[in-house]
Amino acid sequence: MSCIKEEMFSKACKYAINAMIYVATLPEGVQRAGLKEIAQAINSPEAFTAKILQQLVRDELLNSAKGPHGGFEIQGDPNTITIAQIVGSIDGNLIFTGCALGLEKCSEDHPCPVHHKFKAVRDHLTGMMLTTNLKDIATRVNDGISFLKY
Amino acid sequence: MSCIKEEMFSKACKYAINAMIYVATLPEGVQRAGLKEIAQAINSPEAFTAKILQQLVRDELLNSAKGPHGGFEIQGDPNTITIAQIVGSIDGNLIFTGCALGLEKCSEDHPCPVHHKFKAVRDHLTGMMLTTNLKDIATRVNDGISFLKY
DNA sequence: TTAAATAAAGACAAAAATATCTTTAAATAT
DNA sequence: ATATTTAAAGATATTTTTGTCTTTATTTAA
Repeated sequence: MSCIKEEMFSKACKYAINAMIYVATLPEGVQRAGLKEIAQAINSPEAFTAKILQQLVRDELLNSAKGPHGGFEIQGDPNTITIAQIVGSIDGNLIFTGCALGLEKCSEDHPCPVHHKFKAVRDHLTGMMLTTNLKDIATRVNDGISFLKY
Repeated sequence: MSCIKEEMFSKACKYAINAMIYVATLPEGVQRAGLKEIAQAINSPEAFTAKILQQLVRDELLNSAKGPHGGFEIQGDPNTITIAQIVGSIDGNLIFTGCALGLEKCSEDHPCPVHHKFKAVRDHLTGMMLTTNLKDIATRVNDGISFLKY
Protein backbone atom coordinates (compact mmCIF):
# COMPACT_ATOMS: atom_id res chain seq x y z
CA MET A 1 0.00 0.00 0.00
CA SER A 2 1.46 3.25 -1.00
CA CYS A 3 -0.33 6.24 0.42
CA ILE A 4 -3.63 7.83 -0.49
CA LYS A 5 -3.59 11.17 -2.27
CA GLU A 6 -5.99 12.92 0.04
CA GLU A 7 -6.37 16.63 -0.48
CA MET A 8 -8.44 19.29 1.15
CA PHE A 9 -11.27 19.08 -1.41
CA SER A 10 -12.58 16.49 -3.82
CA LYS A 11 -11.76 16.94 -7.49
CA ALA A 12 -15.39 17.76 -8.15
CA CYS A 13 -15.18 20.54 -5.59
CA LYS A 14 -11.98 21.94 -7.02
CA TYR A 15 -13.53 22.01 -10.48
CA ALA A 16 -16.56 23.74 -8.99
CA ILE A 17 -14.51 26.47 -7.35
CA ASN A 18 -12.43 26.96 -10.47
CA ALA A 19 -15.52 27.11 -12.64
CA MET A 20 -17.27 29.61 -10.41
CA ILE A 21 -14.20 31.81 -10.35
CA TYR A 22 -13.83 31.59 -14.10
CA VAL A 23 -17.44 32.59 -14.70
CA ALA A 24 -17.12 35.37 -12.16
CA THR A 25 -14.16 36.84 -14.00
CA LEU A 26 -16.14 37.37 -17.17
CA PRO A 27 -17.47 40.87 -17.85
CA GLU A 28 -20.99 40.72 -16.49
CA GLY A 29 -24.13 41.13 -18.52
CA VAL A 30 -22.24 40.35 -21.67
CA GLN A 31 -22.75 36.72 -22.43
CA ARG A 32 -23.00 33.41 -20.70
CA ALA A 33 -20.11 30.97 -20.57
CA GLY A 34 -20.80 27.62 -22.21
CA LEU A 35 -19.80 24.28 -20.78
CA LYS A 36 -17.11 23.77 -23.39
CA GLU A 37 -15.61 27.17 -22.71
CA ILE A 38 -15.60 26.63 -18.96
CA ALA A 39 -14.08 23.17 -19.10
CA GLN A 40 -11.38 24.43 -21.41
CA ALA A 41 -10.69 27.45 -19.25
CA ILE A 42 -10.25 25.45 -16.08
CA ASN A 43 -8.75 22.39 -17.73
CA SER A 44 -11.37 19.94 -16.52
CA PRO A 45 -13.12 16.98 -18.17
CA GLU A 46 -16.11 18.37 -19.98
CA ALA A 47 -18.81 15.83 -19.17
CA PHE A 48 -17.82 15.61 -15.54
CA THR A 49 -17.79 19.35 -15.32
CA ALA A 50 -21.32 19.38 -16.72
CA LYS A 51 -22.50 17.32 -13.75
CA ILE A 52 -20.86 19.67 -11.33
CA LEU A 53 -22.33 22.74 -12.97
CA GLN A 54 -25.75 21.12 -12.81
CA GLN A 55 -25.34 20.75 -9.08
CA LEU A 56 -24.31 24.39 -8.74
CA VAL A 57 -27.41 25.37 -10.73
CA ARG A 58 -29.59 23.23 -8.47
CA ASP A 59 -28.08 24.96 -5.47
CA GLU A 60 -28.75 28.33 -7.08
CA LEU A 61 -25.17 29.43 -7.29
CA LEU A 62 -25.35 29.49 -11.08
CA ASN A 63 -28.06 30.21 -13.63
CA SER A 64 -28.14 28.24 -16.81
CA ALA A 65 -29.80 28.69 -20.18
CA LYS A 66 -30.16 26.22 -22.99
CA GLY A 67 -30.00 26.86 -26.68
CA PRO A 68 -27.79 29.08 -28.79
CA HIS A 69 -25.94 31.63 -26.66
CA GLY A 70 -26.96 29.57 -23.68
CA GLY A 71 -24.57 28.69 -20.90
CA PHE A 72 -23.90 29.60 -17.30
CA GLU A 73 -23.71 32.77 -15.29
CA ILE A 74 -23.37 33.59 -11.62
CA GLN A 75 -26.75 33.71 -9.92
CA GLY A 76 -27.06 36.83 -7.81
CA ASP A 77 -24.32 39.05 -6.49
CA PRO A 78 -20.80 37.58 -6.65
CA ASN A 79 -20.07 39.66 -3.60
CA THR A 80 -22.36 37.50 -1.54
CA ILE A 81 -21.24 34.12 -2.84
CA THR A 82 -18.56 32.57 -0.69
CA ILE A 83 -16.14 29.73 -1.16
CA ALA A 84 -17.92 28.08 1.75
CA GLN A 85 -21.15 27.94 -0.26
CA ILE A 86 -19.45 26.34 -3.25
CA VAL A 87 -17.66 23.80 -1.10
CA GLY A 88 -20.86 23.06 0.81
CA SER A 89 -22.72 22.47 -2.44
CA ILE A 90 -20.27 19.88 -3.74
CA ASP A 91 -18.39 18.40 -0.78
CA GLY A 92 -21.03 18.88 1.87
CA ASN A 93 -20.19 20.38 5.22
CA LEU A 94 -18.40 17.54 6.96
CA ILE A 95 -15.19 19.43 6.33
CA PHE A 96 -16.61 22.20 8.48
CA THR A 97 -18.38 20.13 11.09
CA GLY A 98 -17.23 16.50 11.04
CA CYS A 99 -15.01 15.04 13.76
CA ALA A 100 -11.43 14.83 12.49
CA LEU A 101 -11.21 11.23 13.67
CA GLY A 102 -14.66 10.32 12.38
CA LEU A 103 -16.10 9.62 15.81
CA GLU A 104 -19.87 9.76 16.15
CA LYS A 105 -19.95 10.91 19.74
CA CYS A 106 -17.48 13.74 19.47
CA SER A 107 -18.51 17.07 20.95
CA GLU A 108 -17.28 19.88 23.12
CA ASP A 109 -18.21 17.98 26.31
CA HIS A 110 -17.06 14.64 25.02
CA PRO A 111 -14.14 15.54 22.79
CA CYS A 112 -12.11 13.15 20.71
CA PRO A 113 -8.38 13.22 21.40
CA VAL A 114 -7.71 15.86 18.77
CA HIS A 115 -10.95 17.80 19.09
CA HIS A 116 -9.71 21.06 20.55
CA LYS A 117 -6.58 21.21 18.45
CA PHE A 118 -8.58 20.73 15.30
CA LYS A 119 -11.36 23.02 16.35
CA ALA A 120 -9.07 26.02 16.15
CA VAL A 121 -7.88 25.09 12.68
CA ARG A 122 -11.36 24.27 11.52
CA ASP A 123 -12.72 27.56 12.79
CA HIS A 124 -9.92 29.29 10.97
CA LEU A 125 -10.76 27.41 7.77
CA THR A 126 -14.48 28.00 8.12
CA GLY A 127 -14.08 31.68 8.88
CA MET A 128 -11.79 32.16 5.95
CA MET A 129 -14.13 30.38 3.55
CA LEU A 130 -17.15 32.27 4.81
CA THR A 131 -15.44 35.60 4.30
CA THR A 132 -13.87 34.90 0.94
CA ASN A 133 -16.27 35.94 -1.77
CA LEU A 134 -16.24 35.39 -5.49
CA LYS A 135 -16.15 39.03 -6.40
CA ASP A 136 -12.90 39.72 -4.57
CA ILE A 137 -11.28 36.64 -6.00
CA ALA A 138 -12.40 37.41 -9.53
CA THR A 139 -11.17 40.98 -9.25
CA ARG A 140 -7.73 39.82 -8.27
CA VAL A 141 -7.65 37.37 -11.16
CA ASN A 142 -8.72 40.11 -13.55
CA ASP A 143 -6.04 42.41 -12.13
CA GLY A 144 -3.40 39.78 -12.80
CA ILE A 145 -2.65 39.35 -9.12
CA SER A 146 -3.64 35.70 -9.04
CA PHE A 147 -4.10 33.07 -11.70
CA LEU A 148 -6.43 30.30 -12.83
CA LYS A 149 -3.91 29.16 -15.42
CA TYR A 150 -0.31 29.76 -16.47
CA MET B 1 -26.12 14.30 -7.71
CA SER B 2 -26.21 14.74 -4.00
CA CYS B 3 -22.97 15.94 -2.49
CA ILE B 4 -19.74 14.14 -1.75
CA LYS B 5 -18.92 13.38 1.86
CA GLU B 6 -15.45 14.82 1.83
CA GLU B 7 -13.72 15.07 5.18
CA MET B 8 -10.34 16.26 6.29
CA PHE B 9 -8.75 12.80 6.23
CA SER B 10 -9.42 9.50 4.46
CA LYS B 11 -11.02 6.75 6.49
CA ALA B 12 -7.76 4.84 6.38
CA CYS B 13 -6.02 7.83 7.92
CA LYS B 14 -8.61 8.22 10.64
CA TYR B 15 -8.28 4.57 11.55
CA ALA B 16 -4.52 5.03 11.60
CA ILE B 17 -4.65 7.98 13.98
CA ASN B 18 -7.16 6.21 16.21
CA ALA B 19 -5.08 3.05 16.24
CA MET B 20 -1.88 4.89 17.06
CA ILE B 21 -3.59 6.74 19.88
CA TYR B 22 -5.09 3.54 21.24
CA VAL B 23 -1.76 1.74 21.25
CA ALA B 24 -0.12 4.78 22.83
CA THR B 25 -2.60 4.75 25.69
CA LEU B 26 -1.61 1.26 26.76
CA PRO B 27 0.80 0.95 29.71
CA GLU B 28 4.16 0.65 28.01
CA GLY B 29 6.44 -2.32 28.19
CA VAL B 30 3.54 -4.48 29.24
CA GLN B 31 2.28 -6.24 26.19
CA ARG B 32 1.61 -5.61 22.57
CA ALA B 33 -1.85 -4.89 21.24
CA GLY B 34 -3.13 -7.43 18.73
CA LEU B 35 -4.97 -6.54 15.55
CA LYS B 36 -8.26 -7.82 16.88
CA GLU B 37 -7.94 -5.81 20.06
CA ILE B 38 -7.06 -2.64 18.18
CA ALA B 39 -9.85 -2.94 15.63
CA GLN B 40 -12.32 -3.56 18.42
CA ALA B 41 -11.03 -0.65 20.46
CA ILE B 42 -11.30 1.84 17.63
CA ASN B 43 -14.35 0.28 16.02
CA SER B 44 -12.77 -0.34 12.64
CA PRO B 45 -12.99 -3.21 10.13
CA GLU B 46 -10.36 -5.71 11.16
CA ALA B 47 -8.87 -6.74 7.82
CA PHE B 48 -8.75 -3.19 6.55
CA THR B 49 -7.14 -2.10 9.76
CA ALA B 50 -4.51 -4.79 9.26
CA LYS B 51 -3.49 -3.17 5.98
CA ILE B 52 -3.20 0.21 7.62
CA LEU B 53 -1.14 -1.11 10.49
CA GLN B 54 1.18 -2.77 7.98
CA GLN B 55 1.77 0.60 6.38
CA LEU B 56 2.50 2.18 9.75
CA VAL B 57 4.97 -0.62 10.45
CA ARG B 58 6.64 -0.04 7.07
CA ASP B 59 6.93 3.62 7.90
CA GLU B 60 8.45 2.75 11.26
CA LEU B 61 5.75 4.30 13.38
CA LEU B 62 4.82 0.91 14.81
CA ASN B 63 6.69 -2.28 15.59
CA SER B 64 5.01 -5.59 15.03
CA ALA B 65 5.65 -9.12 16.19
CA LYS B 66 4.10 -12.34 14.97
CA GLY B 67 3.17 -15.36 16.99
CA PRO B 68 1.55 -15.75 20.39
CA HIS B 69 1.63 -12.50 22.36
CA GLY B 70 2.54 -10.79 19.13
CA GLY B 71 0.94 -7.57 18.05
CA PHE B 72 1.79 -3.93 17.67
CA GLU B 73 3.55 -1.33 19.75
CA ILE B 74 4.68 2.23 19.18
CA GLN B 75 8.12 2.35 17.66
CA GLY B 76 10.32 4.80 19.50
CA ASP B 77 9.28 7.64 21.78
CA PRO B 78 5.58 8.61 21.59
CA ASN B 79 6.73 12.09 22.49
CA THR B 80 8.40 12.43 19.13
CA ILE B 81 5.65 10.94 16.99
CA THR B 82 3.33 13.59 15.62
CA ILE B 83 -0.07 13.50 14.00
CA ALA B 84 1.63 14.93 10.94
CA GLN B 85 3.75 11.80 10.63
CA ILE B 86 0.76 9.49 10.85
CA VAL B 87 -1.21 11.53 8.33
CA GLY B 88 1.79 11.69 6.02
CA SER B 89 2.19 7.94 6.17
CA ILE B 90 -1.37 7.19 5.12
CA ASP B 91 -2.74 10.22 3.27
CA GLY B 92 0.52 11.59 1.92
CA ASN B 93 1.40 15.23 2.22
CA LEU B 94 -0.79 16.82 -0.39
CA ILE B 95 -2.96 18.05 2.44
CA PHE B 96 0.06 20.01 3.67
CA THR B 97 1.49 21.07 0.35
CA GLY B 98 -1.01 20.66 -2.47
CA CYS B 99 -2.73 23.62 -4.11
CA ALA B 100 -6.26 23.97 -2.76
CA LEU B 101 -7.60 24.23 -6.31
CA GLY B 102 -5.41 21.45 -7.64
CA LEU B 103 -3.44 23.68 -9.96
CA GLU B 104 -0.04 22.43 -11.09
CA LYS B 105 1.57 25.82 -11.44
CA CYS B 106 0.53 27.31 -8.13
CA SER B 107 3.26 28.96 -6.07
CA GLU B 108 3.99 32.06 -4.06
CA ASP B 109 4.94 34.01 -7.19
CA HIS B 110 2.19 32.56 -9.31
CA PRO B 111 -0.60 32.04 -6.80
CA CYS B 112 -3.95 30.49 -7.55
CA PRO B 113 -6.94 32.67 -6.63
CA VAL B 114 -7.19 31.25 -3.13
CA HIS B 115 -3.50 30.66 -2.49
CA HIS B 116 -2.78 33.22 0.18
CA LYS B 117 -6.03 32.73 2.02
CA PHE B 118 -5.46 29.00 2.20
CA LYS B 119 -1.79 29.30 2.99
CA ALA B 120 -2.57 30.78 6.39
CA VAL B 121 -5.00 27.99 7.21
CA ARG B 122 -2.71 25.33 5.89
CA ASP B 123 0.21 26.66 7.91
CA HIS B 124 -2.02 26.62 10.95
CA LEU B 125 -3.02 23.03 10.24
CA THR B 126 0.53 21.92 9.52
CA GLY B 127 1.94 23.62 12.59
CA MET B 128 -0.70 22.11 14.78
CA MET B 129 -0.14 18.61 13.42
CA LEU B 130 3.61 18.92 13.70
CA THR B 131 3.40 19.95 17.33
CA THR B 132 0.75 17.51 18.44
CA ASN B 133 2.46 14.39 19.67
CA LEU B 134 1.09 11.00 20.57
CA LYS B 135 2.26 11.09 24.15
CA ASP B 136 0.29 14.22 25.02
CA ILE B 137 -2.80 12.90 23.33
CA ALA B 138 -2.55 9.53 25.03
CA THR B 139 -2.06 11.12 28.42
CA ARG B 140 -5.21 13.14 28.04
CA VAL B 141 -7.15 10.05 27.02
CA ASN B 142 -5.79 8.16 30.01
CA ASP B 143 -6.72 11.05 32.27
CA GLY B 144 -10.29 10.93 31.00
CA ILE B 145 -10.04 14.39 29.46
CA SER B 146 -10.67 13.18 25.94
CA PHE B 147 -12.16 10.03 24.49
CA LEU B 148 -11.63 7.42 21.79
CA LYS B 149 -15.04 5.97 22.51
CA TYR B 150 -18.18 6.67 24.48
C1' DT C 1 8.94 -30.99 16.51
C1' DT C 2 4.49 -29.89 16.33
C1' DA C 3 0.44 -27.13 17.14
C1' DA C 4 -1.33 -22.70 17.96
C1' DA C 5 -1.25 -17.81 17.54
C1' DT C 6 -0.27 -14.12 15.31
C1' DA C 7 1.06 -10.60 11.47
C1' DA C 8 2.17 -10.22 6.33
C1' DA C 9 1.01 -10.67 1.78
C1' DG C 10 -1.83 -11.27 -1.98
C1' DA C 11 -6.12 -11.98 -4.33
C1' DC C 12 -10.54 -10.56 -4.55
C1' DA C 13 -15.10 -7.82 -3.78
C1' DA C 14 -17.89 -3.77 -2.89
C1' DA C 15 -18.63 1.01 -2.72
C1' DA C 16 -17.62 5.65 -3.91
C1' DA C 17 -15.62 9.06 -6.85
C1' DT C 18 -14.38 10.28 -11.32
C1' DA C 19 -15.31 10.25 -16.08
C1' DT C 20 -17.72 9.36 -20.57
C1' DC C 21 -21.42 8.61 -23.76
C1' DT C 22 -26.17 8.83 -25.33
C1' DT C 23 -30.64 10.60 -25.27
C1' DT C 24 -33.84 14.19 -24.11
C1' DA C 25 -35.49 18.83 -23.47
C1' DA C 26 -35.42 23.63 -24.22
C1' DA C 27 -34.14 27.84 -26.58
C1' DT C 28 -32.80 30.39 -30.72
C1' DA C 29 -32.56 31.56 -35.38
C1' DT C 30 -33.72 30.70 -39.93
C1' DA D 1 -42.03 24.66 -38.67
C1' DT D 2 -37.45 23.10 -38.76
C1' DA D 3 -32.70 22.81 -37.88
C1' DT D 4 -29.21 24.06 -34.70
C1' DT D 5 -27.35 24.90 -30.35
C1' DT D 6 -27.05 24.24 -25.89
C1' DA D 7 -27.84 22.27 -20.99
C1' DA D 8 -30.19 18.31 -18.40
C1' DA D 9 -30.74 13.71 -17.48
C1' DG D 10 -29.67 9.08 -17.53
C1' DA D 11 -26.87 5.07 -18.48
C1' DT D 12 -22.53 3.22 -18.34
C1' DA D 13 -17.46 2.74 -17.62
C1' DT D 14 -13.17 3.45 -15.06
C1' DT D 15 -10.46 4.33 -11.12
C1' DT D 16 -9.75 4.79 -6.34
C1' DT D 17 -10.87 3.74 -1.80
C1' DT D 18 -12.70 0.70 1.36
C1' DG D 19 -13.31 -3.77 2.80
C1' DT D 20 -12.89 -9.08 2.97
C1' DC D 21 -10.95 -13.57 2.44
C1' DT D 22 -7.24 -16.91 1.85
C1' DT D 23 -2.67 -18.29 2.07
C1' DT D 24 1.94 -17.76 3.83
C1' DA D 25 5.52 -16.76 7.15
C1' DT D 26 7.04 -16.26 11.77
C1' DT D 27 7.01 -16.81 16.70
C1' DT D 28 5.86 -19.07 20.95
C1' DA D 29 4.81 -22.77 23.81
C1' DA D 30 3.87 -27.34 24.75
